[in-house]
Amino acid sequence: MNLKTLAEQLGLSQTTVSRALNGYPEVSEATRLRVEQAAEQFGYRPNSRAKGLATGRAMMIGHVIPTSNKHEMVNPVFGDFVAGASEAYAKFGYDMMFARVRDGNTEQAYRELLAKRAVDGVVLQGPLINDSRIALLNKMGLPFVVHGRSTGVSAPYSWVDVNNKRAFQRATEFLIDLGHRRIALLNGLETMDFAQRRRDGYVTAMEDRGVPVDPALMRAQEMTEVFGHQETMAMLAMDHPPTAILTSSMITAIGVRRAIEESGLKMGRDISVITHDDDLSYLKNGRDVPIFTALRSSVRNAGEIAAAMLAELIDSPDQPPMNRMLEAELVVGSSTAPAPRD
Amino acid sequence: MNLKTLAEQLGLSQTTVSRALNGYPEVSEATRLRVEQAAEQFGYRPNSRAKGLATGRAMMIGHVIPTSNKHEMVNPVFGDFVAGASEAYAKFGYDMMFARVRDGNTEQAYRELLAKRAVDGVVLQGPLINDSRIALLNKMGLPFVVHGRSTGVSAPYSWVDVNNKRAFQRATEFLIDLGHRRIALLNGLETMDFAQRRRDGYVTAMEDRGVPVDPALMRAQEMTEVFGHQETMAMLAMDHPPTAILTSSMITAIGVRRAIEESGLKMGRDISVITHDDDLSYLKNGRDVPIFTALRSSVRNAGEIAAAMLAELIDSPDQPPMNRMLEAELVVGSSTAPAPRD
DNA sequence: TTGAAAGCGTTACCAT
DNA sequence: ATGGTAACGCTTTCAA
Repeated sequence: MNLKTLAEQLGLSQTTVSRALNGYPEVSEATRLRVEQAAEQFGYRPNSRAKGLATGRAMMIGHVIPTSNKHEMVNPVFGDFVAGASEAYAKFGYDMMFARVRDGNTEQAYRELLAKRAVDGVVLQGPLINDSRIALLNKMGLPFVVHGRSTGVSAPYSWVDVNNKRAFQRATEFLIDLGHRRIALLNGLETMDFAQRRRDGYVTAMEDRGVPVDPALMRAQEMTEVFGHQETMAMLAMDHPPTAILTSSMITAIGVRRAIEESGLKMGRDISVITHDDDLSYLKNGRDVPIFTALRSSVRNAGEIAAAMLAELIDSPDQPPMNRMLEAELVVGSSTAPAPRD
Repeated sequence: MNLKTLAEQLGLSQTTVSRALNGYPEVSEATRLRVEQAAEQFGYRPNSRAKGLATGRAMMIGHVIPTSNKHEMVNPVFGDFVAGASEAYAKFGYDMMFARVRDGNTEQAYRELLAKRAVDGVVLQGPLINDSRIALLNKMGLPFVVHGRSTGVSAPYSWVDVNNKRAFQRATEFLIDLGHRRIALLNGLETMDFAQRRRDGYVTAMEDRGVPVDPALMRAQEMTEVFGHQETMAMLAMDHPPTAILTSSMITAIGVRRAIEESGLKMGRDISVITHDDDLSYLKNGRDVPIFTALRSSVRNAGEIAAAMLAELIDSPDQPPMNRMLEAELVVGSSTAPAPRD
């Protein structure tokens, strides 16, 4: 069913039917009602490609997802961000498309999206330190919102971010206050902006409290299970192994925990683990909880906010950039993060 | 830059330029080269909406993702499936769009996708037992591939699935052979087809080996951390707690492990845990490994295969349905899955 | 309040 | 081997 046949059915012109369906004021209430009912009855939906061609709007948002060529896996929180975003898109009538990029040349991906007129705007995922894509998107005039920020970029841009520095600073302080001094940091790749901020929070806490920072306890890689497992094994074999491990991703944490099990150590007695990226809201019921922070749910939230921002930016492109910082929730307790044994 | 201005630049007609760019044979090599170079130079890409309108092909695949209204989180393996699929789509020139559906009325989502002519085909995610969407899609004539299968649907359809029954059967047998008799199953929602198959594998193994099946040890819910934590706590409080837990999702397993830690039990001594959905390939290096099976990586693989199937189905719609079963890899060892202590 | 017709950027048919 | 033109399904301008 297309507009033409629908109009014929109704004995009206395409123009009138189109106007009725798109809420133009100059059509009589009677015909509007008649048209709407007929459209409903025939299950008419405007052809999105034709509509896009006529209006110059794709009603589509692009998400470009860089995946490393080494590890093909996708960060699980990605799904949560998308879930949040799609919620907001639905509200504004947008659809959502994805372009995955193998080895990281995402610039080209944005260029093509724009050249093909496939999208009205994009979300920039996984910003690096001093990310050149931001300047590129600004130059192209393609509306965008960054999920995260990019240290070193001076031009203004819209972003939604979680306060990574603060979350890691607080977690580190928490461990130090319990008496830990040898605290390991298993961080994400430090070319990623979020990883840099997390490291920053960790280092700041250590220095503030006068605890020496040992480079041997700071390791950064893609956040896989393998990484968590391997580095934990290596650190446990050191002369002075860490008494606590602060890890950047729930996936890495799985590897960490496996390594601890394998080594015959007991979690919470021999060693403490704090995991970021994890939803522990269910552990908050008044009793001591294992720990910790920052939450898949807040990522979902970020997705929703980013999408809403983008919708606004598309409607009025000359608006100044919008920013929004979300605080990670820190859930603390002592059952698996006790003081070190001696 | 559009076709018209590109043609003007070249002093050729739109027709010729279009033909040159789309690999039609009736254009001379000389002009083809000239056209291609100019297109490259000007960064010309055909407007995807115009092209779609003219060809009747959207060059777009739809993925409809049902998320529960209770837990807004998205299953992490979803990202892996998508990563695999996008790889294949790229090869065939398709883009990929998403429609998330809140409370599970995905039928309407498919209807709209087709009515809007937004997609050339869809991937059906998360099939239920006797899933009505399969009949619907067949009736609509929209090409589709199911990720998973649907017990009770008799009409033929294309699918890619992991052998869930076999994976859980083997894992259960493995535990039984170690001497376990009280083995808990933390399953996904049993309206989901995959959960039914996993349960089936578990029960089959128990019955084959003559081990009584205790309904109190079989629990099924959405695969959250909360679920894993809560049910593990409950079962550990039983008069005869399980000596091993078989769990359906790596997320659930996190909750399980937390509950075990909280209870002061030692993993691998007091209790054993086997996790599905987990990538443990890194643990296979000849030594005893914690365990187990089935792999985010095989989900990624499934995505790639499903996408390729779909591309073929779209090209020749009268083809008979294609099916593909993937075997989950079972990685076994004894370090955290020893015999029960007495 | 309604309708005719041009236009969006392609492809594909029919000529030449 | 190349070009003119209709057609894809919609919105929007202009007229009535």
